[in-house]
Amino acid sequence: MASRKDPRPTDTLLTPKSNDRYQMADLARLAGVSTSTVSRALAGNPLIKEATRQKIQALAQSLNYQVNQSAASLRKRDIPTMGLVIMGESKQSISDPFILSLIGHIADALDELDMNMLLTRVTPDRAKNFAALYETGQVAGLLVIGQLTNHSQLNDLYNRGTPMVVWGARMPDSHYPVVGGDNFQGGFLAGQHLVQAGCKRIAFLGDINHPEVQMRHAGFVKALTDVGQSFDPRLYMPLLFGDTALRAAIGQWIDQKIEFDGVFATSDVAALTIIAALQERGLKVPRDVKVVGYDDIPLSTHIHPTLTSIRQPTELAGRAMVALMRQRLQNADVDSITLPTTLVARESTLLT
Amino acid sequence: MASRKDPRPTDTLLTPKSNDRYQMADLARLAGVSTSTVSRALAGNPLIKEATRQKIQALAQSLNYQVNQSAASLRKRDIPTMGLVIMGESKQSISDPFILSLIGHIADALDELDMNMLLTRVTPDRAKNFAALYETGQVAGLLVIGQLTNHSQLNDLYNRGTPMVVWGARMPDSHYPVVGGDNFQGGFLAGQHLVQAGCKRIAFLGDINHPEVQMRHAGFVKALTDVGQSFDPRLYMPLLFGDTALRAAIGQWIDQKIEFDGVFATSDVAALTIIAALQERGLKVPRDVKVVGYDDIPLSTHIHPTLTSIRQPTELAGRAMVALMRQRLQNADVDSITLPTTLVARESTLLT
DNA sequence: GTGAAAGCGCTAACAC
DNA sequence: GTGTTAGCGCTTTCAC
Repeated sequence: MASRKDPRPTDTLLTPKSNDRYQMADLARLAGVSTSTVSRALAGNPLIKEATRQKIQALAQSLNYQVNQSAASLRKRDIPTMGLVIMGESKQSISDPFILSLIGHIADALDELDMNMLLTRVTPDRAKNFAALYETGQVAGLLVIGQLTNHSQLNDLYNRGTPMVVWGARMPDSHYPVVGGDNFQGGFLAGQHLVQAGCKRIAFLGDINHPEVQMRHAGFVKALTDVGQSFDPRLYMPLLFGDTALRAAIGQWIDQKIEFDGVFATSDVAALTIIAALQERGLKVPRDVKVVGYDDIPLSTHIHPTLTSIRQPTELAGRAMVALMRQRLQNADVDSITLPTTLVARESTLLT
Repeated sequence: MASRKDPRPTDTLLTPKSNDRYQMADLARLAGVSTSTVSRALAGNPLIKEATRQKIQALAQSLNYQVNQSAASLRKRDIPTMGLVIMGESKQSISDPFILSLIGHIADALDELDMNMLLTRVTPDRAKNFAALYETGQVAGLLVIGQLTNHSQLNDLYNRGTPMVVWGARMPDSHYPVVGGDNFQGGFLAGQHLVQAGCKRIAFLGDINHPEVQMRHAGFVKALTDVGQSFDPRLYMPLLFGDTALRAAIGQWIDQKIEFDGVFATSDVAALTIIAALQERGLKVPRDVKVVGYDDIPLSTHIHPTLTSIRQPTELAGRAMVALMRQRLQNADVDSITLPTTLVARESTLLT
């Protein structure tokens, strides 16, 4: 067995599973310099002579040596990792393509800062202390997606000094910085578009206990009242994706002759589901019922009919969250950001 | 400004943004014991008197103190974090619900081991050195999803001693352990089912350069030849999700009168897309064309027609990957695992 | 049952 | 330009 100081086996047998690793002292010895020189060379410190640097870097490369992060973090008091917290009603909710797109863009933005991403999900049933990620020094800060009803918990955390940026809706008493789409505008655009498409009785699909959805509902109702329509509360359905109750509910509307000719769903996934439920009952989209979704997920253009939707700029969103976090980590004051939402018209609301 | 040793402000002003944190020495001082005692008390070491332990734990709680992981890791040579590497053709591919489900279950399994999950994506364009995650000591091992064409790179890594478990297809010369669905069986079941549903000319949708898809294709062709049917290579389409070429291709088949009455798509997302394309051209599913997808994503039951699909057990898969990794980290020998695939019949292949 | 002291692998004064 | 040295915050022998 090789000694700890020399991970390479002393016999001829290949022992790739050795847990020993090279460390700076090894490189220093092999290169005939001190560890300070190795440290500086690998960090690209200009104090080190070019030739020395190259030699050491080549050596490190050939040994697959990489600086131990725990040791470096401890010493530098610098953490190259960001925490990403996904709060969801259930484990399922991580599967919304919109969230995914957001995660992807956050990851891209972090990549550019050479930061890693530690992902954790928080569900109501298993409400783990995600702040521990920060308190244990594993991450430099927390990016939170989906504030849900944890608003006051988030406020507490932020007030306690946790660097934090949240995706969601700005609440009147939020202390923490929020990045979010303009939900009121999104709801308004959806309502306005359905009205202009000739809809007289429009259903609203989404849970207004969720802060973002509440804003969308407000914008949506505004669009109706602006043209003298009113919203029939019987056409409000707090749908969760995957809810089998949906088909039943649609069936009920039809059976009870509660008429409707438009639907605003607060997610594209919900919109797809309702379109299927309508088709099942023999109703045609957009002929009988027009549908507007939310998020503009890629799948929207790959179904039939293609789906009209409210687009949220996920790339901007991801970048903005990371940018705000960066400011916060530099102890700058940080404001919330509201991003514009736009309507993308497709077949599901076409005039027929 | 408070001194580093006492994070709490000495004046009356609340300064939540202080970067100072309590550390063990602080707790030790406040509790009137040594840091060894604090360390042991927090670790639940039975050597410590119950009363002392409780006092110290209460103190830690009240100060939101958590042990610094970098320091603990450095000392204990133990890393509470697992790396999850998503290899994708594009950034998009992280958005496949199947991958997501797998990620979710891996996260669950890691949670049970009190491990965190460091997520990183690797795309061909930005082929970063994901092994660095391990070599820098940031993660205890690497779980890799989507081996793609990086097979030999993975072999090298594993041979070099990197603890690694891969989701995908077992290759003849894989040295690394692989967890995967039984792709041959999956393909066979799909082919058999379509044949039994009366299909005579079945198209195959998926890129056989991908190892998993290749196996599915083999199983699929076997099912056809078993009953004396042959596969018309003109009905092979290496579709990527989001490919706008798809509609064009379908159109071409129809225009050129290349007949087909069944489609086996190697992902549900692809299946949804093709169903939309068929509907657009006025073809009915399942009346004119029957469709089988792959992965059995939740959305499959929420579209119209509901989608027949090959289910892969993602929960088992996630657990298996973590279990294998655990064995590997205990230096046990690790075998690959093939999980059963099953067919879930729904409306898209119903006899009409 | 608790404390003193050494050291995990690295970085950064400070010295030369 | 490079080496020496101290110390990041913790865990764990070893001593009592």
